[in-house]
Amino acid sequence: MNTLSGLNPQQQKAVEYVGGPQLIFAGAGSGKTKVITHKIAYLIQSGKVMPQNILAVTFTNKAAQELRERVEGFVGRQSALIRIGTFHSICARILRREIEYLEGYNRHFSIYDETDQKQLMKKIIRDNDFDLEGFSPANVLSRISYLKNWLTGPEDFSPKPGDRFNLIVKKLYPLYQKALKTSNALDFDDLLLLPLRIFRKNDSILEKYRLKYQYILVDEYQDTNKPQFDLIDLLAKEHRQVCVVGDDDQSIYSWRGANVENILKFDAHYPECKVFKLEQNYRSTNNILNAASKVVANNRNRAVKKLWSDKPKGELLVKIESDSDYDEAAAIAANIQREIIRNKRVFRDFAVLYRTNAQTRVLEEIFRRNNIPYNIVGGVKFYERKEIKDILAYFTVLANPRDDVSLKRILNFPPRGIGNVTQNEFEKYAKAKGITLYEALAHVDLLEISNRAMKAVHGFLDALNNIRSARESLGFEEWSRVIIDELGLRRYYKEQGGEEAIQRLANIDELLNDISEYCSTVDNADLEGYLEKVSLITNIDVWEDKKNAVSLMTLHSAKGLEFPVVFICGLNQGLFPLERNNNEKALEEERRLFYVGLTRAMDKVFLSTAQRRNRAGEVQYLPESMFLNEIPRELIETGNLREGITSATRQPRTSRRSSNKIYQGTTGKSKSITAGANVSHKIFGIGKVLSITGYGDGAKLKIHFRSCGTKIIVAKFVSPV
DNA sequence: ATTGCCTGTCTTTTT
DNA sequence: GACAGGCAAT
Repeated sequence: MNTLSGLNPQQQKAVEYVGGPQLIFAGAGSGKTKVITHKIAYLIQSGKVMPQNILAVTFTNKAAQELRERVEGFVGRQSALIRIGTFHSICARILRREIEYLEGYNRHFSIYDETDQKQLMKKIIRDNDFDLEGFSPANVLSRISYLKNWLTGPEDFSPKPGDRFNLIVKKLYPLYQKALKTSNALDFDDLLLLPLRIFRKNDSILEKYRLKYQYILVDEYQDTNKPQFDLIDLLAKEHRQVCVVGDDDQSIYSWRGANVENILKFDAHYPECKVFKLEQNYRSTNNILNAASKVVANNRNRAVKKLWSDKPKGELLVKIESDSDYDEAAAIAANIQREIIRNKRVFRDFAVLYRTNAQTRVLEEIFRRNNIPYNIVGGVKFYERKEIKDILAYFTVLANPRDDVSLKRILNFPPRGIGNVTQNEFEKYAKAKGITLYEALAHVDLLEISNRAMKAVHGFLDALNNIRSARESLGFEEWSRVIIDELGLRRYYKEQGGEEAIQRLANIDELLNDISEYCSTVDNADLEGYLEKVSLITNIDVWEDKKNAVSLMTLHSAKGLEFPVVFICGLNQGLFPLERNNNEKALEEERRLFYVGLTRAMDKVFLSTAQRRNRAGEVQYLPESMFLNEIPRELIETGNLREGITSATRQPRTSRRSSNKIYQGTTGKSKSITAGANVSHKIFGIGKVLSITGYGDGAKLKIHFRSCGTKIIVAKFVSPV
């Protein structure tokens, strides 16, 4: 197949240009994936670059796999030679080879997820008798992550004297880094930072990768952060064969350090860079595209562009107004069923997008009740279930005995008589000797512990040794079965009995299936490789997109996808846009997220709000999202529909502390205080009610006062104006 | 040593 | 409403 056919002139130019830095602004639905695919194929077919010298960075592993398959359609099996992956997986690969240039780590390093990080942080706090002054380990960790994403090391920042939180972070950050190293463990951020450090320290390693990756392509470039920018820059600085693709209007990850400036200032950083723009949208009807463009035009900091489409106007966007989140879900279900009947759609055509994962519960319940098959992306992840994490912890300890967090997880699971007291003894001993927990276990005979405990520890060590010696003669797949048998994990759950245990046993089988699949699809399959794969899996990677079911996912997860019909639900002020950091920049990002949502749709968009919803166990009343007003009226119709659906009869449950009165968006004191109403307060003066939590005189009102901004006030202290 | 219950805490988005 | 951690009972 010709790599230049089937492209519009802009796409063709973008594919053909080779010879220097290249920036492609690719608007939503402008055929970006196509351009990347054709470009890679073109590079290979024209003989300009060998497949093994191409590095392509994608946002998910699934996207990587799809890209490889599409390129294979052009160049055949050579596509296997291209390095394609996410930043994190590419970095993990580099580190498996090179990490030993850094003192203190080895190639068997563990990759810590959030749970592991939290455990480690808690241990540090305990060991040092540290006072968190009311902050949580998670708070501290997220701050550390943010610092890392801006390449700020433990020494590189100095909190102001009164800044309690950052002073705490300043103390814990170096301890956390040290503990990671002691455990031969990396968090997600380290995965990017360590290769950078190696490249900067060691010219010959850097040179090796520069030679290897002669042509570099980065997708979703608007969402790269500083370490990612630097990595690409280091590799491309000399040959300058780098092509980045993205859309600043779809930048939605600034909260994790992504920097839009990377794309907006790319041409300043590479002065000889050529800029290409893909502005024809092939995905959405004109009504949808116009609505999306109008919305995002409210943002200030963006590159100029004009997306257009020669598709028909199509249907109007439909606004659904519901009283409660249950009604909202029911209305979505009803509209799905109607669309299927009227327009011959299938379940696979629909996506329901929302701002927070917590919103899935209600949708799930209603969909199940109405026999609508659904696919939830994200949420409770398979590999994070307890029984799975336990097995993976065993794997991890076998690969990396220095990993104290994983070792602690399995030391007494299944219960084998190594209780808290004994564990504390070993931890104390390890700390005093400056050795790892595993090494301390090996010294079991030197500790003063009960005979029973001593026996138990010996039993544990023997089991691990048996497993180790079995490794010699077995492939990873058989070995994994031996591990589970040797540890008696199945036996443990069988003895437990009950519904839950059956589910867990099924999950263990599922894991074994997953392992055999991994072993049959990957060359040189081994334990380390499997653990790496599992740690770096993304939400979308596990999405069964071939299944005929409605897809439910967050707006973030939906990036890069498209569906004939899209529902964006929970369009309420406070939920979407989500109020938290109330500043203009954050609002613009929420708006871009809305833009991303709208532009996922090909034919039809439903926008749904609900006055009342259960949130964090409480009933909340939220006004409509401001974003709804940013869409021109003539592009929207209101369509409320509930016929033929098993209605959500379930009332909002009265909470523990409540009587059984239910108020419809008002406080108990006065029917006239509703979300959106103006009220007055003795001290703060006049303000507007943003939301109501609870009810009666004790209801908490979020009020924006003209005098002093947003405050939360108990209802009895204000009166309606 | 283990189990189960209660309480307090936290829920934005994700690699 | 989910989960972790502490505490009391066995």
